[in-house]
Amino acid sequence: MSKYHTVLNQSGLKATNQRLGILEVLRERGHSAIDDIYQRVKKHHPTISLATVYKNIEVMVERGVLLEVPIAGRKSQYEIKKRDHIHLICLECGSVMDEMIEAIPQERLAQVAQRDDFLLSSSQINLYGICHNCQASI
Amino acid sequence: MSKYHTVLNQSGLKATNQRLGILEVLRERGHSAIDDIYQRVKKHHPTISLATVYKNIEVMVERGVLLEVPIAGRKSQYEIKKRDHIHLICLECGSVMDEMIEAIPQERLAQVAQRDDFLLSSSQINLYGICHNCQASI
DNA sequence: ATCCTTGCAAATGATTTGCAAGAGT
DNA sequence: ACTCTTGCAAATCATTTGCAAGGAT
Repeated sequence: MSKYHTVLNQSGLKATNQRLGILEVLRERGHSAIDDIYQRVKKHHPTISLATVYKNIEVMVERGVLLEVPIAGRKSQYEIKKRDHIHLICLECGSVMDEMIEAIPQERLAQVAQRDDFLLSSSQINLYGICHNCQASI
Repeated sequence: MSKYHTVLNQSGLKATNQRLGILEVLRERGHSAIDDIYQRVKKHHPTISLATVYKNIEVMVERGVLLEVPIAGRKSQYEIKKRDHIHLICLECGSVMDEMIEAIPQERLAQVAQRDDFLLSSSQINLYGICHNCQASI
């Protein structure tokens, strides 16, 4: 019984090969857009349909297994939900890197929200720029 | 010669009524998705086409007149570019509020980027939760 | 055994494109 | 005058839906 098998069942979802395939791709890749996930899962599950990928991404986001990372000027990427972190998004190659969020105290964000009597539920920080690799190659 | 007329010309764009209409809607509303902009501009410019709105949003984002605000689970919204700020996004009604960014020191963000040798160009902070109005009405 | 999930194909929705006519500089 | 921009209609691309067959619990 794999780790993701358990995660899915605990979220009220059946652990189908298609779902496990999507999670395995995201574990390997870190972040991917829907069509990229589809292309990669197909290598192991040639019969999976794009509609199935859409349906599963949707339900897994709903249940909190996955997180959507919306990105300016591109399609959203998806990742397995883990503890909060910052995204460094390369404007050149589109790659997404994670960085731990401790640098930004959560209390600060909570204070900002309180100013407007806003009930904070989650936060999302994206930094846009040029990654190490692309700086070298431009 | 209106303020936006000048902004457009300085960005190398002709100040057409359609563009001024879009900017006027965004000035009034703060943030809007494309179809919402279209519906509102149409009131003053009944002949404007949706394709024109798309083309203009695209070129004005390219030239830095507008900023795209990508939002998890919804369509992107657009706003007139002003100094950096945080977005408070209501999960209930979809409204977007601005808050000044001083609460989050830019140096902190720069430090995080430096850890990965990432050349920072801009940042985007979204806080998701329930706005004051919706807290009252649920 | 039951209910959830899949894959297909069709439907819908969103965005982009090409081009002749019109508007801004 | 020149060039950029518009509006239209068509093309393309992205996403959703309905449903019968198959799979997980």
